[in-house]
Amino acid sequence: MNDLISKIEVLKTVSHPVRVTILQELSKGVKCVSDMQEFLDVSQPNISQHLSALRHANLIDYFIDGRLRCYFLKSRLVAELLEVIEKDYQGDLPGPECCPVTKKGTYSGKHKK
Amino acid sequence: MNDLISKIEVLKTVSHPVRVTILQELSKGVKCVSDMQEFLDVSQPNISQHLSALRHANLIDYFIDGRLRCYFLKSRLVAELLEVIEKDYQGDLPGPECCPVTKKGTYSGKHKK
DNA sequence: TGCATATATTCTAATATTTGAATATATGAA
DNA sequence: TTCATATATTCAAATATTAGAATATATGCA
Repeated sequence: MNDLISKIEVLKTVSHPVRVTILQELSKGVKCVSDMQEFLDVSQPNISQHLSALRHANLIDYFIDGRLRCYFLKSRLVAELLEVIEKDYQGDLPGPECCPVTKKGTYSGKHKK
Repeated sequence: MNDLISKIEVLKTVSHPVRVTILQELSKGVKCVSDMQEFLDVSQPNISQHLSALRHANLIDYFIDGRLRCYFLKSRLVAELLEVIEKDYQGDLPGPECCPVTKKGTYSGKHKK
């Protein structure tokens, strides 16, 4: 599960507002589904579908406490992704030295005729 | 562009094998499209479509050198995402102390009756 | 046992993404 | 100018994702 393709699958699974929110909350601690209904503004079946996607992607797991399903975060990669998207970013990367952005310049790579 | 929704859009745009590969190469330096044809196993128009998506998402930009379009990486968020997916990850996060994984246990959150 | 609570599953319609095919544009060189 | 090279755009078909509706399951409690 350390190959690039698997990691891109993880990215893809994470890339949804509801799922990011779930994962963010789980990164703070165990939550059961009815807790999630409090901070998510979508239907219970829909939450369940997203949880199912996250489970199948092996990003979360749960234990059972009576009729509660207590979910928690499992993936280290996801934990790091969350940290990255929670930071804030000022401005763009510096452009290449050779030339100004979206203007003419001289290509610094080698190129066949 | 620092709100969560915009960042999730970035995640989504990045989450494609061809686009990740393009971005990884650009993170190493400027590349023109015909350079990309060497490491990508897809058609030229398809590369162009992915570049267009990355441009519209404001993740890359380019300068023009004669008939070459020289692309470079622009987004700090993407640069950090790439670092995260390039690392490798051993094992899962430790489960919650209260109870074993996918087994019964007692929920540590508060829950209404 | 029967009921209410907590959660999951299945199906479907709407929508979005992806790719290939065809074609267009722009530039440098002959 | 004309041609070849480098790259982009448009369209359509195939496929995937998403959300809602309806329904199912499992558990604790009366």
